[in-house]
Parts: sequence; structure tokens; C-alpha cells
Amino acid sequence: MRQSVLFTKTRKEAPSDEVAKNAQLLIRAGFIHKEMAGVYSFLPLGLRTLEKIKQVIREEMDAVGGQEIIMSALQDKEIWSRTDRWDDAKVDNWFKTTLKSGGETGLGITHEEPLARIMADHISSYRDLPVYAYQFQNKFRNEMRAKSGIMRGKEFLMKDGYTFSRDEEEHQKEYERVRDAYPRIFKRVGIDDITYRTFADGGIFSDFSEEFQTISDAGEDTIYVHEKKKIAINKEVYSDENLAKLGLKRDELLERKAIETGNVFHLGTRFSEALGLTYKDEEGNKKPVVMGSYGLGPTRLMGTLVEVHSYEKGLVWPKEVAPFTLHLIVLGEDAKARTEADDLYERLTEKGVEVLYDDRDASAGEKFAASDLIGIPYRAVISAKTLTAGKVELTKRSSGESALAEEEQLYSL
RNA sequence: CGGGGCGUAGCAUAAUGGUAGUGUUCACGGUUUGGGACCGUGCGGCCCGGGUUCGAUUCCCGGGCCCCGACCA
Repeated sequence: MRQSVLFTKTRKEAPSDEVAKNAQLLIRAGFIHKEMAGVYSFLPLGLRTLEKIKQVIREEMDAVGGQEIIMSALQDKEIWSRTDRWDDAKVDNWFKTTLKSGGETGLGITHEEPLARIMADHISSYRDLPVYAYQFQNKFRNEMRAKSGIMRGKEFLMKDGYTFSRDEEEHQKEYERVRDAYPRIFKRVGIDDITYRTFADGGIFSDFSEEFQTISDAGEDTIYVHEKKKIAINKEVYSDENLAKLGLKRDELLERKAIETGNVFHLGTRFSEALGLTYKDEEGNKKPVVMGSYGLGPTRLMGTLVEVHSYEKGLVWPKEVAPFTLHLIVLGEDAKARTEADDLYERLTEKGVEVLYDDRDASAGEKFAASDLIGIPYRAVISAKTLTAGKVELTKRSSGESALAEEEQLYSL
């Protein structure tokens, strides 16, 4: 894409109403726009990154048998009443509204209920199980206080998945299969080294649930990390009894602030029993389906990446989720350099390299500053200088290494 | 929900009970061209509603935003 037609602009100064680093940098770089507290729109660069994050998650979910769907945002009060999660006294963060035809609806805070009902239409035999379905969908939560930029909003994108199994044994296998896909996602977006599988409150169906916590001072959670075992325990369940269950010792653990980037839960038969989601086993006995749920917020993950990868001058995207792979910059008004850069841009695009081409009529400093801010992993500079050498200057952003390169080297990016 | 703070131009900020200044952005002209370069000219603003007052951007009340805490499958 030519930067001269990209409608977003970069800014020198951070907005005064944001404190979170992720929001400040993403707004300065033109990735997002704040609509109101805890509500953000995604602009061209931000959307490209968000879509890439989604694609990484999608590929890993599909790889463990996930079937993608998309459910409605508007919810049927009926099914939520059956699980006792409609009443404001039970769940206090609904956005509710009245229907003109009478009655009420609300914007989905999560989707166990509607999916259990959908599955009731399609599951009737043990032969139909297990099943794993997931979706990417905006969730709406009427939080008292939004904070931390895009990491905790009132409207946010969520990948929520749900498994349906015959019994606890089968559920455990499904649960582990989906859970074990998560580290592969974190590896691809470059945070596997600081992300820990963390034991947390399990609710009523199990001793523990598990979270994926990414070490960062911007996080809201406190966890205790066992670096060698690559696991952690959340402060909320940090007790001698639980440490004994997990075989952990206090003196081997380090206290850290962390961002909850993902979570996986055992749901048991709570939802299936309330909503009539049953199947017939081999003997013809009617049994409730055992469920699990698996969350991972792409927008929160995007915020996390900014918190842990960015530096004072701007964003630094891992290649897999960067809005573009290469930032091509032409400097000066030298007509030859311009022509060469134009042609190179065309050739690279033809070869399938995702290029943002800064063809604007702007000073070198302005272009470099904008480039630093946007954070595309590779930068290629063309100027009168590089032209005489017959090469382009290629810089790898993550390491800062810079060298003159042949055009062919750019094709392999 | 408890406590604190802030609302002034597209953005960031200053001053003021008698209608507001700076930087940046933007437009135009000129000089520049490897780190948001320089000079000149110009456009552009007191969040909304109510109250006090001769007069409110300024003081008071409510809505808004931010921060700390509580809450957070």
C-alpha cells in the first residue's frame, strides 16, 4: 500500500486521556481510534494486525479440530434465565435493552447458553461427540471501569470456543488438546518465552482452571512463576494446600505481574443440564453433555504485544502479525531514486511481499519517525546514496541490524 | 460503587469574573532533503445542560473523561 493514500496519520504526541502504553502508541501510530471509554475502532493498519492475529488463532484452532461459527450478539433472555445468568443480581455487567415488540434482549457477554442450545439441535447420539466449535465475536460487558487501553474494554473481540464431550474422561482429552494449542499461538506471536500456563480458580467443577498469563507490569494479575517447570499459580489460589496439590514449593516461585491472555475452563454439565443438551449412549441412556470453554481475546493479545514488544519510539511487531512485512522508504527528491522505488514497490507487490511504501513528499526525519512508530519488522531505504551502490538499505527492526542488500533478498521476506 | 483529578483550536498546553496566548497539525510562499529541518503569512478554540452574577471559559450543581481502589469465566 502506498502511504500517500493511507488515510491515517501518525502523531507526535500521545492523547492526554490515555495512560496505557498500548493505547498511546496504537493511537499515535494510527492503528486505532478511541470512541469512548473502553471502546475502540480499528483503522486500516490496526485491522490488518488484528486480522493476522485472528488468522494465527484460527489456524491453531482448526488444527485441533475446531469448527468456526459466528453467533449473534443479541441474546435471547429465555435461555439465560434458564441458567440463572440473566438477573442483574447474578450477572451485573449486561448491556440490556427493551424490544419494541415487548420483552428484553441483551448484548452477549459470553456464549455458553446460545451454543448449548444450538448444539441441542445437532447432538443426539454418542456418535455425534466430541465436538469443538469456536467463534470470533465482539463481547459486550458493561464494566464499571474500563482501563488498560484495548486490554480491558466494554466492547472487545473474543475468540471463544466450547467443547462438547460424552463424559469427563473424553472431556479431559478434548480440554487438553485445545489447551495445548494455546502455547503454539503464543509462540507464533512471539511471547511464548514470557507466557505461563497458570493455575487459577476452578469454580465448582474442578480444583483449578488454567490461564495463560504473560509477564508484564501492565498486567492486572499477580502470579507466582516456576521458571523451570514453565508453570505458574495465580495469587487468588496461592495457598499451601494448593501448592501441595500442584507439587510446588514457595521458595521456587517468583512473584510477577501478568496479563491474562487466555483461559480454559471445565464447565461440567451445568449448561447442558439447564438447556436440555443431552445424548443417548451405547445403551440408549440419556446423558448430559460435558462442556469446556476456551477463551483468547485477539484485541487483548494485540494490546499485550504492544506492551511487551514496543519501545520508546514506537511499536515493534513480530513478523507474523505485522500489518505489513516491509516498510519501503524513498528519501529525497532525486527523480531516479523515486522511479527506482516506484518500480521496486511494484515488483515486490507482484512477488507477494506485503509492502507499505512511504512515497510521501516528506522529510527523511519525518519518514523515519513515522516508520519507527508503525513498527513494521523490516525497513528498506532507497535514496540517491543507495542508488549509486546499486542496492537498498535493509534494516531489521527487532535487532536494529542494517546493511546494504540486493533486491532479491527482499523477495524472501 | 468509594476516593482523587481533569475538561480551552485536529493534537498538546497557558492565562483569566470583563471573549483567550504558545507549540504542533493544516493551507499558501520560499529555503531545505539520511532522523518529525528552517523562515514568513494565514485558518482555527473556552465540552453540554442548569444555577449565581450587570457580565461565566473562569464560581456552584448534574452529565463526560482520566487515575487509585473495589469488582472482573
